[in-house]
Formats: sequence, structure tokens, C-alpha cells
Amino acid sequence: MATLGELERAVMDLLWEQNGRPEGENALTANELRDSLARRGGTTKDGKELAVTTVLTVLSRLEKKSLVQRERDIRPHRYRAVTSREAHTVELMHEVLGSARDREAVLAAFIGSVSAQEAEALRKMLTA
Amino acid sequence: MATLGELERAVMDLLWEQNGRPEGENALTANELRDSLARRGGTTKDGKELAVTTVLTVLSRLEKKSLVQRERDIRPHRYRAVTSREAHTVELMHEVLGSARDREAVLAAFIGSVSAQEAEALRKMLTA
DNA sequence: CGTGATTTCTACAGAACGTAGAACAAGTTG
DNA sequence: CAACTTGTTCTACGTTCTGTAGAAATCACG
Repeated sequence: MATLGELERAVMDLLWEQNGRPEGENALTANELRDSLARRGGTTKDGKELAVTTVLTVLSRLEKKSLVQRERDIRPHRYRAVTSREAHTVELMHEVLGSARDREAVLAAFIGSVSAQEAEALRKMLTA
Repeated sequence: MATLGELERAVMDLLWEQNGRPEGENALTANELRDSLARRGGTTKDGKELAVTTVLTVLSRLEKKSLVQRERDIRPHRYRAVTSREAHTVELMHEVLGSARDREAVLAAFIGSVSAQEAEALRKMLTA
């Protein structure tokens, strides 16, 4: 499955936060990401700041996974998330669901396992 | 995430298939599993049959992950899945959903992404 | 062309998983 | 009980994925 590592996840979170921001403002550079990560107490597991190359490596891997797209024409390359966080989550849910034989049975169990409020919200969405 | 490897998955699939079978009949031994895997063309990636120890190792790992429970008192230990395949899938879906900020947004997108039949089935479940 | 900023390559350590031999335990049989 | 047979546990190695980053190559600019 396309499950992300801790750092990859942190990077994606930052990129996803940029979603919705005006065009040209929604892409970050490796340095900006590195700084944001540091601020978030994110840093390294031991506490020191990450090296930019580390962030760049992660970004490359995320690009290979088609989760990130980068602007190569400008000099400090800028990176943006390809999809929204929600879309990505939904994709994962489908991946999971896809591994089931009886999809409806899973959906039924799933429905029965969400909170009452969420069930109600779902009902409205479906009957609307 | 508690994502399974290919072989672990294959083993779980076999164990899950035993679900619903009469008590005492729903647990398999390592050898039975090895044979079933071989029959399923499962075998090794190169084609030969798996060693029983391989299956046993995987079973141990699955036990550690609380996906499998084993009867230690009888001699050829017998293994059974702790939960149903559906329950497990639902659990995974929740894990995925848990990583979202806006759960309802995800649910909404999810609803919009399932087939019409499934949406209809969901609607019935929720309005029933 | 030299320098500083950026990116790409290469590398290594740790975890998870596939795979299995070696060693150990237990039940069976003469 | 000793020799066997069968099953289980230990230990180990190769691969892939992820975190982490230095070294080397590339760029833009004065």
C-alpha cells in the first residue's frame, strides 16, 4: 500500500496546508519546508534541525509516488501536493476496501462503526 | 499502519476463509497452511514450495500483531484469525480515516466515490 | 571565472518482511 | 530408555522502504 513514513507524512501535511492558497502561492521550496518542519518541533527524532538534502530526498520520493509535483523551471524548485488531503485519504480508503471480497459487508460494518453524528451526516449526504 | 506483507496477507486470507466453520474446525496448522499456499500457486516468488518454518515465522509475526491466535496446548499448534476479514478491513479504514483532519469532508468525498449500487446500499443501511 | 545557493548522487542505518537452516522439544516406538 | 520422527523456536540473511545526510555536480551572478 502507499503508506507514508513519518517524515513524508509531515511534509505532505505542510504541502496540503497550502491547498486553496492563491495560485503561485501554494507551492513551497525545500528550504521553506525544512524551516516549517523545524518550527513544528518536527525536527529530527533527536531534536536537531533536518538537513535540506534530507527534505529534498523525501520530496523526490514523494514525487516518484505521484503525491507531489515540482516546478523544475524556476530555480529554487517549488513543490506542491498533487491532490488534496481528503482526496488522498479517500484513495487510501478505496485501496483498503479494494482488498475485501465482500465490499458491501465491509461497508455495512463500517457504517455501524462510525459515530452517530457521522452516520447522520452520511445519511443526509446520501438522501440529498 | 498495520499493513501486511504479501505472504502474511496470503496466510490471513486462508485463515479468514475458515471463519464460520464449526468450532474446532476453524483453526489450521502450519503444515496445512503451507500446503494450501502451495496449491494456490502461492508458492514462493520463484515457484518452489515454502518451508514450513517460513510459514511458522509468519504466523508468529501475525500472532504478535494480534491478528492470529494459536492453540499452544495441542501438539501441532493450530492457528485461527482473531477477527473476521471484514472487521479487519473496517479497522484499517478507520486507521486511514483517523489520519484526516476533516473527517466529514473525507466521508463526503468517499460517498461520492463509491458506485451507485453501493451508495444505494449504504442509503438503505442508514435509513433502515 | 569564482562563489554561494541548489539539486542530484551515493550511502548508510534501522525496521519490516520473505525465507529458511540449525537447534531444541516432544511424542512414538522398539 | 534410546532412537526416531515431527513440530517449534532461534537465529540469520537478503531485500525494500524510510530517515538522514555528505559529496559532487549544477546554476545564477557579480
